[in-house]
Amino acid sequence: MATLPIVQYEDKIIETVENNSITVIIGETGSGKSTQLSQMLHRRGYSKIAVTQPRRVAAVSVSRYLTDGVLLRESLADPELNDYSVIILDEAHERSLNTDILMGLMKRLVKHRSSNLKVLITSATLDGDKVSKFFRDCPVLNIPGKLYPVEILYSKERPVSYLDAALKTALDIHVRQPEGDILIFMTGQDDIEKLVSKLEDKVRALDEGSCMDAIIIPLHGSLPPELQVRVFSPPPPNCRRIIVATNIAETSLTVDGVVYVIDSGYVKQRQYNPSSRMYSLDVIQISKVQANQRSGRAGRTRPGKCYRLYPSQIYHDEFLDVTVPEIQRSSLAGSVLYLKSLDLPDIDILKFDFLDSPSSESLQDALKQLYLIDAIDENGAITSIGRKMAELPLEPSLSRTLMEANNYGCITEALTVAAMLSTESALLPGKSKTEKKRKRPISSLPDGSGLGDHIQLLQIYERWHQTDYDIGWCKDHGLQVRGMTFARDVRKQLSQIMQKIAKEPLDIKENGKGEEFRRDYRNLRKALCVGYANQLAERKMHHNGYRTLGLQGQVVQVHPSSALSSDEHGKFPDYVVYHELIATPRPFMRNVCSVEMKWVIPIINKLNTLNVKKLSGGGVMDHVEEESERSIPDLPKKNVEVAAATDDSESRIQAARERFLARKANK
DNA sequence: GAGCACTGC
Repeated sequence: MATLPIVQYEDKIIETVENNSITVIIGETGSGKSTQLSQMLHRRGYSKIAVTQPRRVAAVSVSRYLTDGVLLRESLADPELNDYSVIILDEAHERSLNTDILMGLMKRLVKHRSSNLKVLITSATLDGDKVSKFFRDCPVLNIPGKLYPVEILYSKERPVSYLDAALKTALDIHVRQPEGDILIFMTGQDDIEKLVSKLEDKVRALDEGSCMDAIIIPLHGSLPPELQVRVFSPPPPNCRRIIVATNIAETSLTVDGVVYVIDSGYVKQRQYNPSSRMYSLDVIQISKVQANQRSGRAGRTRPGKCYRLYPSQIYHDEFLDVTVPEIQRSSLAGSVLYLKSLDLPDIDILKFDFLDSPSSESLQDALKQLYLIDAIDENGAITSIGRKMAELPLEPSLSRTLMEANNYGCITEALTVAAMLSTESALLPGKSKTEKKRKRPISSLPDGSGLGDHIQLLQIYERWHQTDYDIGWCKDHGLQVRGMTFARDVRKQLSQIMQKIAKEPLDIKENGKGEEFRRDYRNLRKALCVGYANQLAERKMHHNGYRTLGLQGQVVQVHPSSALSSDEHGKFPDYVVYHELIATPRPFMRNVCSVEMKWVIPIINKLNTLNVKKLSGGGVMDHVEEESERSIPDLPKKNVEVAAATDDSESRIQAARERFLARKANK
């Protein structure tokens, strides 16, 4: 095996690490740097090395490989991370949410920790200087990769359709260029399927013997693993592979034999808008780092070529240098709760030293959400419930639901719901526009008893449990095996953590009684209502649209895929909680659960007491505008008490509700 | 009555 270039730099690296607490190492992915680094440090007497990555990778003997998330969890139990003398943050250029938080923590830790700590940060090119500046001008070492040169070819102008441009370019390469596989970067399953079918038609139409054969291979995350691994088998002789992929082939999967890369210049990216609390999935231009990562895929085995379907001027002028870090496009409730739970002295969360700070709006949004679910008090201090919630690797709403479910005796069910929601999108099979109808009707699965998606997810899992976790059953019902087994693993882990948090042993059964019919799931739904106090919506008076409670009160619809059913008048329930808001051309609530008005009232009262200034540390924020939560129903106190005190008298509640709606209508 | 990049604990 050829010597990896990094070894030539061993002395220099060791010298730098010995003289500095933090070192940035810049090297192309595939330079073998993370494994080599830990081995070389080990040789020089450093033991207790942690290597963390955004994704799971196979373990390497001399060091602990961890994910960023695992190291964050460990730092909860041991804030000084005394188990480690060296921490290597690998692939920092990917800027995952957890990597960014770790970088902030590392900066503090090297200053505060009593015993010596060495931190190495490895990153691809372009953003090294910035990282160095963040760590007080720490040294930067450049390690050349073992990549072969890649010739970059730009288009003269932006194509009208990058799908057609990719098609034409791929055929051109196939007919004219010497052997070597082609890797095409597209944005999603839909694009990929269209391009694959066009390519198949065109390749079939080529004159026999005019050029070599070609096989077209789609590659994206929702393909079952057995189809994904196809890219690892080499092509038959005299045959070229054309792989049409999402950015899964940018970092997660390395395809050997690629000599030509075609880069559409686009990627699909999920973003969070803190002012509307909505997620959207948008097609956006890639960054320069991503473009170079993509072209690098052509030079792994021999010199290659990268065809960029955009002009060089666009690359230089329009592409961002680096991908917008996840921390600037996610909801931060979980991260803020995590940081609060660390009890960092002299640190205001809003002033936490991030490499790239999230907006103050986003941080305030997180604080408001945490307050509504009792994780922090009105002064922004973490509560005892919040402390327990932070132990769970879940979104705060789900952690809070688990806490509450524990009191209501439905922890068994709540664990299942939390686990199923963690895998959520991976659950149902990818079904694209080009694909035909589902093989098996979804109706053969439980329907959530009309109460919504959380309940349906629970019932599906319970049904699966009854089959003794039969893989065949998943396949028969169109459920992704990967998603279901992941849910099972998560559930197991969550129940272990819950057992640890609770002082007394919990009554967690492996599953519910399975009598899903006639169950009204009241306790579970009540727990969900408390957990999702920040994600509540009220149905509008005369139709099935909803208005979210809090903030500007967005008008949203129940997502058409929902299991929630309407009553005999075609009406949805008056109140629901939702797992997330998604901004497609129309805004939808995805994963909803029916809740009752009398559970909602205390939450509305709490919404009325919300004071952002106090939450964010009493005027520490310089530019906080007086925020009004005006769309919160201004329920007169008298009515609230009447309704809350009334037990199950539906008519009284109805009366209170009518007064409440009338008041809203007058505003 | 619409749509799902990626990962993962």
